[in-house]
Amino acid sequence: MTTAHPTPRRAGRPPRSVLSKERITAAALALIAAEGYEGLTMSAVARRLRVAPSALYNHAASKQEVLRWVQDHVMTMVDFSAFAVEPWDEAVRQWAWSYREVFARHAPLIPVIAVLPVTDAAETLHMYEEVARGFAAAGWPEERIVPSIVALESFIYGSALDVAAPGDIFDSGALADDFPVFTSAVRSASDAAGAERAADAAFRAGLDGMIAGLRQQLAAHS
Amino acid sequence: MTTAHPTPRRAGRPPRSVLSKERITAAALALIAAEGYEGLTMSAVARRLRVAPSALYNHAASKQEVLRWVQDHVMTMVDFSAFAVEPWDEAVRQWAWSYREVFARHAPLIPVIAVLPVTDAAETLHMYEEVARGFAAAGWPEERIVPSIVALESFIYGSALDVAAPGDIFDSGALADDFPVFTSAVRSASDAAGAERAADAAFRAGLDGMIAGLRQQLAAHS
DNA sequence: ACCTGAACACCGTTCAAGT
DNA sequence: ACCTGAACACCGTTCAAGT
Repeated sequence: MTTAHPTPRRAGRPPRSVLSKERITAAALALIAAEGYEGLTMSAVARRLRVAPSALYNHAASKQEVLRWVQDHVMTMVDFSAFAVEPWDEAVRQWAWSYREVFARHAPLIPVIAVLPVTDAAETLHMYEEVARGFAAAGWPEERIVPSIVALESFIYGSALDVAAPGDIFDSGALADDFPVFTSAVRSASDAAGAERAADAAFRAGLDGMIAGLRQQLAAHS
Repeated sequence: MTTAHPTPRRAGRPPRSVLSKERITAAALALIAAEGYEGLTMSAVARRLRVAPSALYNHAASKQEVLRWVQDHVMTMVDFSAFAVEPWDEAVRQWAWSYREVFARHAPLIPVIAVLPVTDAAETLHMYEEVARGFAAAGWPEERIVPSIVALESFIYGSALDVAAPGDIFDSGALADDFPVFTSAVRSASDAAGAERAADAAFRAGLDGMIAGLRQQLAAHS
């Protein structure tokens, strides 16, 4: 009695439709891996699934919704495991470096995330739950946890965008003579950085600074 | 002898062409003010200047170049005057708040800036020159100035994106029961924030933290 | 319920033709 | 040198028609 009846969809039975949230998300991720975000069009997703573009709209309300699914999956690539084993400072540091690295490769998602309610994004919520748990265990007063996480995330997102910047982004070119202090500081920083990429040096300085500063706020409160 | 000769363009004589970098930039800014960035299309800019869209391409290589011009102008709205009069901590704080406020209203420029070489962006360089001067005057070692500025900017850009976030961005909805620690922390933070917007509370916490942390790094180096 | 095919209302950009 | 008008190669999305 488990077969042959046409329409009724039962729990546990996969839909016979070729399309689904999962398959669309997987196709989008494969496309991004192969061609980057410029290649992510509704037509390209449809082509990969051997379906007409308009068919996608039976499952996703818009391309924006597909991006939301992609974002929630990308969040699973962020490593927050340190919160379970390391002290707060070190856990934040490891989480933040992982978070930045993942979103540097998915920079076009960053403007999307900013406006994106977390509702129904289960993987994203999973990460927040663990991070919040880590903060609480380290003695943070409950009402300071979310603002601190948001501040760290803002820094991480901004830094992820910065990774995409060309190495000579601060080359003042023909106008160098008009801005001597800045021009000299740029050269001095790039000399000092050595092999380390400029974006990495800035991220390290900012992250260490913010962690120290937040810890100081925590100490002042207790 | 100053008239009537057809083609040769002399210094100090404005081109008789209706189009120029300045007029295109002004039209783009007016359009953004009136309709936001969704309204900023090459066609709309052309319409405002009573010209065919293709005419713009005699002056700008691409829409991306127009955005670069807009970005450089928007930078003039950032108030960095405090570096000339206030101590370093306070100057950074005032500059950062102004910077974030300006780019919160121009959020679509943020992904553009990240990849944008500063070459030929005179106004942007002007700001960097004054900020770098302020850092140097406060005793920062030259090679630490640029990484610190970049770190602050990354935080500012990420926070500017966060301003656009809806107030209920952290509403975990139907999944709230699965993520109790985070859900409770979100409520606790919004209760504590009172009238202050969540984004402002996070920015204040992060900025104060980063300033304190950077100052600590500075003290350790001297 | 879900898919196809055609169409719509846009984009940014190119280019021959004019002056 | 600079502008027009037409065209190109796309977008995301809608919708009637089929099964």
